[in-house]
Amino acid sequence: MNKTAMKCRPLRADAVRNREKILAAAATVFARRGLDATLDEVALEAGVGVGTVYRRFPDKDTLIGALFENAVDEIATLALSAYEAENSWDGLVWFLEEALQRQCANRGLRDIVVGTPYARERMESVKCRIAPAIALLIERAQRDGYLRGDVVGADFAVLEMMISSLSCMTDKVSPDLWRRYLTIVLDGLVVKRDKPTVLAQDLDESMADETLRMKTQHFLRVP
Amino acid sequence: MNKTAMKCRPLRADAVRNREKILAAAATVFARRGLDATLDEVALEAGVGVGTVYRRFPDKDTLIGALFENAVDEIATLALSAYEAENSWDGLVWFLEEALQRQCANRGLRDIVVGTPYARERMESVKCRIAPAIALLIERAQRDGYLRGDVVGADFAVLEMMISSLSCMTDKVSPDLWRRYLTIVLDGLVVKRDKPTVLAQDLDESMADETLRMKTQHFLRVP
DNA sequence: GACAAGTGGAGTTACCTTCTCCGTTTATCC
DNA sequence: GGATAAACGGAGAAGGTAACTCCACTTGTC
Repeated sequence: MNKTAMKCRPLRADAVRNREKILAAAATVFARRGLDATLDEVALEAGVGVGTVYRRFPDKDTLIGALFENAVDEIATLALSAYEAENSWDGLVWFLEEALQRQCANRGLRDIVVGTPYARERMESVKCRIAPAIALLIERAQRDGYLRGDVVGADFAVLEMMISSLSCMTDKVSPDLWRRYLTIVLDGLVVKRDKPTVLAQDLDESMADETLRMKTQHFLRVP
Repeated sequence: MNKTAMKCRPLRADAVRNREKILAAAATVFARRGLDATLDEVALEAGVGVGTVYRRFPDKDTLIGALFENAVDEIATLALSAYEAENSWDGLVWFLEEALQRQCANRGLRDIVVGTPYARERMESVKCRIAPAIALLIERAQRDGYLRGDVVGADFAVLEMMISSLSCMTDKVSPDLWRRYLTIVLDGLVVKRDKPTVLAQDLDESMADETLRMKTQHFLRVP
């Protein structure tokens, strides 16, 4: 009697296309400008009217939810994957780098993780899943003698916020600058070291002394 | 003929009192809430009407200027004083701690240093004075073998922004938490060390493991 | 006690964001 | 190819915030 189309007929073909355009545009706009971005901006980017956006997604919150459901989960998963690494320090570094990379490249994601108005409860559940995973990473790295003994799980969350909010200030000018300060922080966390701290994507060239001097000074507009 | 009262007669006594009240209130309000605070809030704190605030200071910008002229200079001066320290590393640490303490305790000052809308040009001149002073500090600390060789002046400005923006997130819950992350950063910057990095005001007790765990977790609202 | 100086705070202006409404366009089905 | 309901666009309503003004009233001063 009732097919799978319980809720009346399916979307018209053009409506489906527009829905995709809206999601893609929203991803772009929120990544670039954070959750403050207007749905008018999303509509513009998508090349549709605001009305169309609001017909597909009843409000801004729903759209944000649809977009970031996965991205946030993904970060929680990273912490678990990091535990697979043979070397516990490498696992920790890898986790921080991966998590930060996502947050620094996506201001909307950062807003959620840091807890801007729109987010809050959205993070609660993730925190609960992520916290134990990080605790494991820390415990192992401390047992292996890599990580300072006085570090606790919440420190990592704080350090992540710290670096991603830094990146918010610098990313217009130099989107990779945060990596430099992550290495400095890591050097402050490590006890013994087999080899110097090097990020997977540490671009020796672009992080070279002279380039950095230019980038940072450009950022600060120091003459 | 014309006395010193070139610009007509002096302020009435009650007006002078109110001017002082306004300045004091503005200092309190901007320190607590940053430069976003309304002049209505300032008026409320001062116990006067908004109209009174606007008669004394033609616009918000002028009031901010009157308040922060000195505070910003002071930070520039700190860098010079730090050069007086016998030990070059201690000088650097002292400078960072003092500068950050001011920024973290005063959100308005931070807004100016970090470059929120209202500030911008206000900082330009200070940067020019502060940059050479920091360069001297760095050069000496590197010559003495304390400071990593790849660090440049702008790094300090970036690290300062990084930590003070962290403190913006945490200061409601735990106004001293930033100190912990400053020590971590310092440990990431140091090469050799005569003694462990300890801040002048490092409160052993309040920064103890258990207290930190509570503070940080409370900040993050992790169950 | 006259009166300019000073005051308070409701109100004006300007702007911004979220979301709605409706006249017009377009896909779909016969 | 024409009828029809779905979808569209975007002006603008609704609701908010912040900077600043204006004027009837109060107060210090000479």
